Amino acid sequence: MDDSEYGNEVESKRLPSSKYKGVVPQPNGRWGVQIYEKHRRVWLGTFTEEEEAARVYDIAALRFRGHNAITNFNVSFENDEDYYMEKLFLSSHSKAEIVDMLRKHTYRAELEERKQNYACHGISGNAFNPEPLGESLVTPSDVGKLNRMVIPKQQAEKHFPLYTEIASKGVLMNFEDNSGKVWRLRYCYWSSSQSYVLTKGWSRFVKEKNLKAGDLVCFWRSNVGSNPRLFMDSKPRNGSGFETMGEVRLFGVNILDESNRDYAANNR
DNA sequence: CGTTGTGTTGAT
DNA sequence: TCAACACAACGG
Repeated sequence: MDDSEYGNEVESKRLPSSKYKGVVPQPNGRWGVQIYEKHRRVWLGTFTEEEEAARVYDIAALRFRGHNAITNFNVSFENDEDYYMEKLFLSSHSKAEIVDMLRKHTYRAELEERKQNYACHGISGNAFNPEPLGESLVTPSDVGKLNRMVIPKQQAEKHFPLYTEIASKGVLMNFEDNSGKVWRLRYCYWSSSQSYVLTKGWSRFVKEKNLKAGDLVCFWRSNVGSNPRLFMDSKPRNGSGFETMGEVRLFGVNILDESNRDYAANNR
């Protein structure tokens, strides 16, 4: 009898080793995950699937040792949007926070939620007051055939910064309008014209809101419950306000309270 | 009670 | 730094 190979299926007391780094067998057949830092072991939880455990180790390795860390699986390539978002997500949380998500099996969900709300986080940790992000005057070309909306540079860089690695490809952002409808728009930087633009999804917005040159589009950020969201809606050119300008329901807060401010004064 | 994950040791 | 092993601590 030679038990040198793997298939030692008889009741051996020996636990089966994992082929994955950071993954250790548990007595009940599940898999534990650990990573070491400064002579200390950091426990990353237990998992039923060996491969899931291996991926958990990979996440921790990226957070603890940077994106050149040795991992079990090769993650997506450098210039990939998802990969970039994940790096952003990792670097914006402490090691303890990441470990906590991994142990509670909530990492994936939280990452996905963060992707959906890109630009909602970060700049302001504002609790519940809507934060105005500015208004953009709709120009003739914005409602023309170019299918894009230029966001004034100063406003863009202040409220919606794009990082160089992702600027050209842009990022998908979700906005809600006053009726609660969600608009999914691509936002990117056009280096040729050195401007920040909303591209994919914009023309649909123009059409449905019946936007004309001279109208305004306003943006704001607020929290619904505890999760931040982005909002946008059109404001018809001044004059007899009709349309949806009455009130904006947002958990009792009337957002557009003082925004009846007349912009035409400085327009002409 | 079953399971987790810590204490510990010995390799690389 | 790492996995292997034993088993105390943990939590439903």
